Amino acid sequence: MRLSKDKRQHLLQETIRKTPFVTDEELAKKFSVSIQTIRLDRMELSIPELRERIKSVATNQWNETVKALPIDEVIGEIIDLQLDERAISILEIQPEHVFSRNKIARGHHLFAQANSLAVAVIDDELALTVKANINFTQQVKEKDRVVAKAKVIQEPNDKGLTVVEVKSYVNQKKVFSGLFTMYRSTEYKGEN
Amino acid sequence: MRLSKDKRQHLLQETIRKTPFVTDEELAKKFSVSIQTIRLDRMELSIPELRERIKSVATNQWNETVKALPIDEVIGEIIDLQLDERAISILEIQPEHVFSRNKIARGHHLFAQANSLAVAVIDDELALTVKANINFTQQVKEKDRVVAKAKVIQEPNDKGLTVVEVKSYVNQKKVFSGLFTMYRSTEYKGEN
DNA sequence: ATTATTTTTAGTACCTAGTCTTAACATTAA
DNA sequence: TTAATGTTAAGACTAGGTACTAAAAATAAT
Repeated sequence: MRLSKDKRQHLLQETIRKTPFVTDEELAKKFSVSIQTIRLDRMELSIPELRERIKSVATNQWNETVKALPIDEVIGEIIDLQLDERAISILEIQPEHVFSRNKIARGHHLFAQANSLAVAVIDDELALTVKANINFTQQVKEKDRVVAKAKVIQEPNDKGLTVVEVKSYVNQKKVFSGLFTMYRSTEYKGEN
Repeated sequence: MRLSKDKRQHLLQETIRKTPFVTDEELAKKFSVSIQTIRLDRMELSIPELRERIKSVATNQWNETVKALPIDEVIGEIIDLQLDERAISILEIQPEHVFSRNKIARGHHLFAQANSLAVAVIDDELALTVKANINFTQQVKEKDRVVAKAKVIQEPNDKGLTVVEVKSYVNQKKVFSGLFTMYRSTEYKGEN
């Protein structure tokens, strides 16, 4: 049974909204009208052609993935920070953090979170990692929320070195630990 | 100046990975070759045509097709690889790798390069970092080319653990060194 | 230097999924 | 019946390709 123009156009709009990758030919068959009718309908409804629709879907998603590229100064979100004492950050493991094969987080992301937290906790303009001793104690999977806790465990000495201990957890289970020896540019003099 | 076929194809792949919406015509102009050459290149590299690329971006399959070829799996460019023996990669420090204040490379990028090289040198489907002992011996600045050299220094034992030593250099000067204890899924049996 | 091989360019026919235009029908309403 | 609206068809054109054949140009091998 053939639909009225009104109903057909309404359904057409709905169909394309739901399945934007449908061709005019498929729509023509679906509504038992000619391709030309579908094209007139699209024109009246200002619905772009298939390729344009695909492209717009692609660019929307592309923009999002491209936007997600710039690297932050701190990996993960800092939720607590007591300069020269302790700091906590949370990193939620996203698809881009894991091996595609097995969804296990790549080690350097855990390291990056811990390292940047160690940098952040140092109350200095310039803090650099000199040495690190780290352990990956458990695999971290996609969607895990990694809580990294940094603790300054040694008062800065005259050489400008500070030791920061970072332990990372997923659901209270330790997944990573590291001892970071940090260099600070200006020696610690207790000023602000 | 015209590039060699090798370099052109390498750059082509990189260009399409970065800007998948580029047409053959634009690529032909960019590399000063004919459209046919671009098409032969794409064929040899198994890169699908523009519309298929757009479609795959739209359906979010892009990561599986071209983007995540070998490039994103390894930080830096691998220039030598002898499985279970040694590997070398080069990472050029870009603005996104450095602290904005002082243009010094953030430690985790050097770690990422070394760690992913350690993963790559292991001849196994699944290689994970269990432990790492690392040293940052010199500051690395923007535009530095960091050459990381990995060496498997211990034959895999029955626990599925392998130790990889990675040393990174800028202009022959050591900037980073690390000892990575790697876990491999299947025990090494000397086959193949 | 002269083959041989690889690489590049050119040209043709064909494809999809459209566009835009004109024209012929079909259906419905006054 | 005529006019308006709706539908279908036909033709010419487009982008961005594929697939194939063939020739020219550059490079390597003997």
